[in-house]
Amino acid sequence: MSQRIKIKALLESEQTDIEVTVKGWVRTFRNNQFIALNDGSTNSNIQVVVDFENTDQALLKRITTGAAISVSGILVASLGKGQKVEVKAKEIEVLGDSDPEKYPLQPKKHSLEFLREIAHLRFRTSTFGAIFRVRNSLAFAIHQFFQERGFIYLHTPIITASDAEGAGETFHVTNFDLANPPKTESGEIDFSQDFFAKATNLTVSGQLEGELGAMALSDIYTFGPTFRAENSNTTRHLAEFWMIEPEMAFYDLNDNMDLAEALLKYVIKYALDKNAEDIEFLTQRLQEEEKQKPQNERSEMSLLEKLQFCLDNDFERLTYTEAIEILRESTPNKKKKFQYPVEGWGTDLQSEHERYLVEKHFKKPVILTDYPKQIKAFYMRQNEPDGSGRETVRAMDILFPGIGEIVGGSQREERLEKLEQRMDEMGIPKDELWWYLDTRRFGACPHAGFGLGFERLVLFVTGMGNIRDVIPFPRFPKNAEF
RNA sequence: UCCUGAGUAGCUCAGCUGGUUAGAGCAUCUGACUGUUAAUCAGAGGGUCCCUGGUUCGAGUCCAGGCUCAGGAGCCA
Repeated sequence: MSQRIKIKALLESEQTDIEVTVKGWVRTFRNNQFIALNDGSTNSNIQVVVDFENTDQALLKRITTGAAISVSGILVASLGKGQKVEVKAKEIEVLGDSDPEKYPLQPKKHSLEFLREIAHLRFRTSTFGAIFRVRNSLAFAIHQFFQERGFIYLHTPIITASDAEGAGETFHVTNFDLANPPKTESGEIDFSQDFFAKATNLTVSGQLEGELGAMALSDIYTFGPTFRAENSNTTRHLAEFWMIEPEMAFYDLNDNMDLAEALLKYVIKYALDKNAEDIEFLTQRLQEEEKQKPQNERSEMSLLEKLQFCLDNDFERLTYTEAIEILRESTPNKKKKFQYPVEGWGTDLQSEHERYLVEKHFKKPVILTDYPKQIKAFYMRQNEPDGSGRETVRAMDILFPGIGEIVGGSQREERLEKLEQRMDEMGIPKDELWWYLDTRRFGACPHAGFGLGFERLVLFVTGMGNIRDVIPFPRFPKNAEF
């Protein structure tokens, strides 16, 4: 018997009339004769043709949707129209039965909501097969991009004692018996008796630790899980998500933006090359989905076109102040179509404003820089106040159509006095972050970095609408199934 | 967390101003057919109408509370 060959390789095979063995899961079994077999190596199925007149009835009954089978036979040019080649089966073995009365995946369309409830089986659908192959490629491409540029992959801690950054609510990590934690004399929980002898939590960002690495290794990046205990119920937020956080010594904000834009283009290009078939399938899927929508809500470009457009055009770069001017003069603002009218300078942009800039005004990815100081984090480098006394920081957010903020970054404040002054203003405890401040005491230098939300990237590249569909097992409020 | 909408067969849904035996398509099963591609044709089985309480002679339908899901907002990546 020949060795198992994956379906992807089989379909790419130049030879026919050769003996092959394929193994996979039955998608459909039509006409007692044609098995559509998939093994996850590619979006396409291989058609297995069964000589049903000379095959045991009992065996035929066991070839059901979802069953795992092994097929040995001859790869031949297909007699049918839907495929180039097919396998004429000589021998079929059912490796794992699948009771069709109980198997939840039927040979029909299923809603994404239903598939979310059976996330352990949704990998077996064409859509999720495509999504997770693309996700894999994007992850690999990210490492390749940084490795090619001499960045060091730095593993920052998952458990940390610093919740001072203010990036969001944290999940507590403790070894205490929650029904009966040790208390201090004043009745508070006594963390000095806990595993780490202090209160700890799951990381909300590896940035601060990343900066420590960059201050010796020059260019580092992290790529790991991140946790936020925010009660966020949206299509763009997860309680557990993966984040890429590069941090570069001797970079200013422009270098930072150049790197982020190059990274995004590189990984999108990689996925387009590597997963052409999957992206083609996802493009079709999105097109079908958009047919359900009214004409004016459909997007002008297909998924494939959007991705290509992203590669072919420079991202639009402008300052927060310039963006406010555009929004103030915009038609929806003048016609009072915005739910939140654009008036003063200094407040954060609402989703509808970002959407307008990206999807209506520029119609391409946008990088906003130099946000007001009071709406941004303490570690961002402070600009000199402008003529009218407006105080800004060297921040940059990259906004993508349909996604919103995909990257958030900044040049970091490397001047100790400025940093300490800002921490005092914002009530950030300097003593807890003594190690962070040490980098500003010893060999401080200009540096910058950003955070890229991996799932948001996957959302964009796959054209999916809900972030819970681009991570294998999503974690969100009231759900930690699987 | 807030706003809006939804929860009826395995899935997607219909079910009128409350009324007696709750329907359809797909899926499944049985049979026929046998080069199919969402196969086709004939037949069959399949229901905690989300939960709790209330109104009523009578509730899938009305009311209250709760749970869950979806979309939008906020928080952000």
